[in-house]
Amino acid sequence: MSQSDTLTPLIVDLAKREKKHQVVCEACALYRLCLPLGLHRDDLVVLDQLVKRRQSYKRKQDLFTTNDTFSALYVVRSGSFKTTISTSNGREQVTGFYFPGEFIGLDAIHMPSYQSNAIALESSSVCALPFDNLQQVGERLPRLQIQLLTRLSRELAGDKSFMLLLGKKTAEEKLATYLISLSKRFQDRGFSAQDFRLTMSRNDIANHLGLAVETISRVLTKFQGLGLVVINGKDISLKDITKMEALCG
Amino acid sequence: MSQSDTLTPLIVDLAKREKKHQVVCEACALYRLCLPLGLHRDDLVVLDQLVKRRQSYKRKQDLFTTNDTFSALYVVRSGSFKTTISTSNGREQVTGFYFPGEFIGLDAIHMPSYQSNAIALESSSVCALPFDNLQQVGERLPRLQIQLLTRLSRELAGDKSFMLLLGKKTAEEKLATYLISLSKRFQDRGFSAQDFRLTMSRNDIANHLGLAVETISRVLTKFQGLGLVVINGKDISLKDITKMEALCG
DNA sequence: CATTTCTCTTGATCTAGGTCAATGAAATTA
DNA sequence: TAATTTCATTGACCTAGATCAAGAGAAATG
Repeated sequence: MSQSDTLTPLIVDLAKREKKHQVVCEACALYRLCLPLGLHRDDLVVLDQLVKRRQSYKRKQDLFTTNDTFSALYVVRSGSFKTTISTSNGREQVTGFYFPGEFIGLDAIHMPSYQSNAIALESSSVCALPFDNLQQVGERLPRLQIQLLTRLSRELAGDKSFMLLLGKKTAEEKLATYLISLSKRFQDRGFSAQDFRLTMSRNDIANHLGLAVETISRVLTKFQGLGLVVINGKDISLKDITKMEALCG
Repeated sequence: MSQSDTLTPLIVDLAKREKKHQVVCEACALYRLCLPLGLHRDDLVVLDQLVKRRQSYKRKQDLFTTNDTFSALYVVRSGSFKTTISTSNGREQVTGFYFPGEFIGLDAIHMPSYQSNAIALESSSVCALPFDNLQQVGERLPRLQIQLLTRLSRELAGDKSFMLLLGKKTAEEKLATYLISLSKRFQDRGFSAQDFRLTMSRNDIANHLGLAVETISRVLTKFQGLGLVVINGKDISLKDITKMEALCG
């Protein structure tokens, strides 16, 4: 519905571009960060036709939910998402936050259905890479597979170091590590490493880091007292990144 | 050195088998659990030649260490391994335990060097899948790549639910979840789901679960008091798996 | 634009599990 | 097989961070 609305003009646009030997992905602002990087021109044309662009989601809207049929991988185009999983008795863990150029759904590739919930934190959009036939796509685009393997591996490595955070770090170290990680990711995306907006709630941050909301508040207040950050609601400014890095443990 | 010692006769063996259109992997006891599953006959012959078999490691010996050049993925053939990562100031997190048929090193695929340390918990052996040219291997064996993608995705999903454990579960739930997870893995490997040996130390378990050794001891003692388990040093017997599953939260 | 509902902050109190200490049991080494 | 070292268990005590409570902003909703 909202999907086909936004998609129709793009398919036309896509056809036009192809005549001119242009490729939509090449024109995308995320090109440098996204999947196509490293693909050859021919591959890119194929990829370009596979991808469903610019599906929009508003704040709190689900991209997918645990047990939904696995149909596609998603790349964030704009905005941000969180993913969560739950215990049978209802406790929930925020397993990650996702920003433009990052993949959502990689943990479901082998499965008939998604393994987590993905929810928009603000008005956001994604590109969908349909995966009804992984085998076929893979044989057609081996380099795409290598890209996926790389992405998956990188996320795995990230999750391993997140285990170190959850298992071994103090509240202050956890929050410092989290802020530095956000800062780096924003910088990679061409935004300020110093000033950014926390699109997720304090509750989401707390949950993700294995802490209580109150602890997040207290530590942020403490960091502000130390002159490490200036906080204004959801906006944060890192005043001494070096010192903050030293606090990561 | 010890590697080529054990390898030489196997290469001869390999050549012999190939003349008879046999493939070493097919004869392996782990065949059902391991990588080749889903590969076609032709692929299997190629894979078979790539794999370096039966490298042996003794207790506490490193398979690799953080920053070693990434050269191969490993599949456990026998025994068991743990992987760890560390903070700059020396705190260590056990990020996983690996049993026969499981992959080690998947988090390093995109990297020039390994991202963690892998250490044998007992006398163990592995098959190595050299990865000096992922691109080339991938184009030659697209189905192998799909297998890898699947493995990686599965490990990622496992790590996400481990985050739930680390972030949201109590000491009892953590240990119950861990024991049930081991039980399932042993069962998948054709061993008893009820009686098995904890090849890792209490310290390793505690570290992995984000707890203190003393807590592991206390909870195990409590579980034994409840008649849920019988413990004899490193041997454990799950006396009521259903009840234990209910404790996982 | 008023109201209801979330979200954030701060303070007071509590507790799960950590730390410290001592002892015993295994395993390793000599 | 004794000696040394490492590993596991148990008890006593302590603390980081959770929980509870209350109020103040924001922001969604009618």
